[in-house]
Amino acid sequence: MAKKGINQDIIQKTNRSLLLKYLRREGTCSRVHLANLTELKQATVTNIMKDFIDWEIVKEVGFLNGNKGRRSIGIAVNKDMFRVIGVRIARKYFKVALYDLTGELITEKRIELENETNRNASDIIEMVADSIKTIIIDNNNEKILAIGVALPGPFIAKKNRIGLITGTEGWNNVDVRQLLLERCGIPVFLEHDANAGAYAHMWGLKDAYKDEVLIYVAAGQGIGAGIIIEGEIFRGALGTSGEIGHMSIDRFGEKCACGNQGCLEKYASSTELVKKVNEELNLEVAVNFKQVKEWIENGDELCVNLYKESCRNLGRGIINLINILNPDIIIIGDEMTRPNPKIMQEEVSETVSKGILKELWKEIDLKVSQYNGDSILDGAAIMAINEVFNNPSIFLEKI
Amino acid sequence: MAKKGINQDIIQKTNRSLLLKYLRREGTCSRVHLANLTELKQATVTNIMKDFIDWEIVKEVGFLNGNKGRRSIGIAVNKDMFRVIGVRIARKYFKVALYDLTGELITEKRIELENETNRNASDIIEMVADSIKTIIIDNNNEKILAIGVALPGPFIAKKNRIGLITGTEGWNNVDVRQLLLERCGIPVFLEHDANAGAYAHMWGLKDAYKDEVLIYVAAGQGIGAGIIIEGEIFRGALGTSGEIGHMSIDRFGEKCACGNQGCLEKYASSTELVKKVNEELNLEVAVNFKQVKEWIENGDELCVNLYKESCRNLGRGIINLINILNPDIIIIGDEMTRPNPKIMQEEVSETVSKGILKELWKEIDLKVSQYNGDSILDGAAIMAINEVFNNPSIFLEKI
DNA sequence: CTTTATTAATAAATTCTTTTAATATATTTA
DNA sequence: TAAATATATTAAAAGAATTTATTAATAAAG
Repeated sequence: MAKKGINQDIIQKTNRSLLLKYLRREGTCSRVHLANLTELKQATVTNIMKDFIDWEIVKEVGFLNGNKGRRSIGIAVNKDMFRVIGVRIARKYFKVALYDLTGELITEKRIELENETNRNASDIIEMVADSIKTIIIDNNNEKILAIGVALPGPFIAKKNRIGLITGTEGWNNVDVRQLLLERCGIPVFLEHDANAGAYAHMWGLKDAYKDEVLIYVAAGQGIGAGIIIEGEIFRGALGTSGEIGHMSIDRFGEKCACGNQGCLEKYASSTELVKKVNEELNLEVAVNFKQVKEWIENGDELCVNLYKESCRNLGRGIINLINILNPDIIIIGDEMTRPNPKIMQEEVSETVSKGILKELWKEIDLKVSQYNGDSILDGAAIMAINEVFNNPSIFLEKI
Repeated sequence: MAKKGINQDIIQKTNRSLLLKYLRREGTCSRVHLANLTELKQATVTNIMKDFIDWEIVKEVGFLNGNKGRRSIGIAVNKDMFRVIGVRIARKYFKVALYDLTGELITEKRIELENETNRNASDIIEMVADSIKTIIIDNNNEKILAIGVALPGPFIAKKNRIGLITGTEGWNNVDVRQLLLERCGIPVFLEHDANAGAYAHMWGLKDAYKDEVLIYVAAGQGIGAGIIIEGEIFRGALGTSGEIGHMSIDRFGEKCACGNQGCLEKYASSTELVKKVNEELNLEVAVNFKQVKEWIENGDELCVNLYKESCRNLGRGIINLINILNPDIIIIGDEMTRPNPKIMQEEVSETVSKGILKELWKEIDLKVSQYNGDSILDGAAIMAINEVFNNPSIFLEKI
């Protein structure tokens, strides 16, 4: 979008968003504490919290024990007053889940799409909408403020129209937001899946928000990255940033459908790992990732070696990311970390530490995700919550 | 830096910076015109311009012809009221130049460092300071508001302390800003050279500032990139973003001093091009880039072919940049574009167009710089001007 | 030549922020 | 109990953009 003059709305939006992040992470704390964390003045915190309390999304919860002086009044997100829905649409399944306002998962449903190959995008969206309605009814028609949806990419995100441009057929230029909005009548927010994962990880960090650049690398069937700069998702010109799966690490490498050759996906995705295992074994019936994962877990030499190689290749991609973006934190997640996170951590660290300047390696925080749950699904919901706290109009009508 | 709450200062700083960018680009225009360009209200423009005019950095310049209605009052940057100094420190020379407040070059001096290999950083800074003093005296002691300095990288920029960490010896952890400030007594602003180049190019664009992401690729003896996001330089965690020269495009490629292998610099820098030419010719006395450039200009087949290969390799690096950052604009500049910009444009475009998704290629603006002058030197000065417009305290003391 | 519509710039009042400073409140400690 | 300390709130202030109204200048229409 055009870079235009800015006004006061942006101040408050930023400060509200920041206060929410801290308040949720702290669980229960005092206003003064929030003021210290955000470097806002106490009065500012009081003002914003007064709004939040009016809107019933924050509440006071008794007193906190202090050492000296007046006791603090504990405040916390009023997590059970409203709900949000998180949706993750993947290539072979989708999930719909209910969350409280702190981003805590309440209930989750997963629907397989393996046998639905003849369905087009709007059919699937219909299924998603039905699941949403069901989950709402099953939970006593609780008040839902928003729906956050995570989608696989790459996609063009301009003008709120999301068109998947590779992978699944029939998703080109589909206006997912509009279709879901029509069917559910609740505000819908879309996000690229890796971005959602990155956002969830940022929330989960112990001392988050102090970092300028966080990258979440989703290494699964494909490889994508979510890039967060100063607490905000970085999307690039068309919303396709973070397509690191199609970054080349080998100029003489294998051709890829994207036109490039030597794409990282060809060397570090689970799809390719499984392919290589099958090539080596040459069995009658090809094995799948689940099987390969088991073999790696059991220490099968061939599989472990191929896995290690994939990890090292991923490391080579991460070296490039570091040189270009100089992030504070890189978190590796998704399918490829699951067979053996320890090996992944070791191989990637080994590769990266050798491939970048010592001064950079000393400062960077590179780790395999230890996220408990589905960060992409959670991230979709969390982004919706963030929108809610910033756009009171969304739910003011509902009160 | 920590992500903290924000306040009104940021609003005005942003709006001032934006108005400056547009006003300088328009040359002379009306307040209404600026209001339209920035989407600020007329009254806001009037207010900010009133300040600028008070501080004598903007002036009214008669009337403009309109079609109907009241004539506009022309306003323009009061370019000759003050001056700024731009400095570019390169590995084998440095330049010091005087600029007016629109960023127009007035006079420039270049000092070679080829025979100064025994000098350390502070000696060189001493030389720079002397040149600055001389240029000021030679120009009737005009009022200098600030000094902008562009330096080669990579460097750690935290805490204003710039330490060059590769290349030239003796530059580790040198506080260039402080040293220059002590010697000149004028505010000093530092920037990585590729970032300065990017900034100058942004200023030079005809319809600039509407783009979210601009990347300037400085392909010279080394290869660096300046990344601009929403009109601001993106520096990353430590200030080393844009080190694309050490992005690997060949996982089996040649070892590099940085620890990585297959670094882009080994395939697309002028240093390597010259090396390859020398390897092929195996002459008694090795040729330098100037000679190679001449041969390319004259269409020597060997040199042209090697040059084309370098361009294609650069294209492969740019493909990676696009996949990761999804920029609106990429501008290629510096030494490597000079032998034959047309070939560079063709080879890079050819390579990139084949290596990214059609949907992305359609939207991206990829071009060889046609910048007239030294964008890195200019950029250093321009950034200083930007600081001046945002920090009136800098020069208010001088009035 | 006068009127009208149009455009530009400014001024005053308004609104919406955060911040400052003062005040009230509550708790510990001496 | 008094003093010190810490938290929270309130009212006023400060600073920003915006809205509304006003003044001014010009071209076009009649």
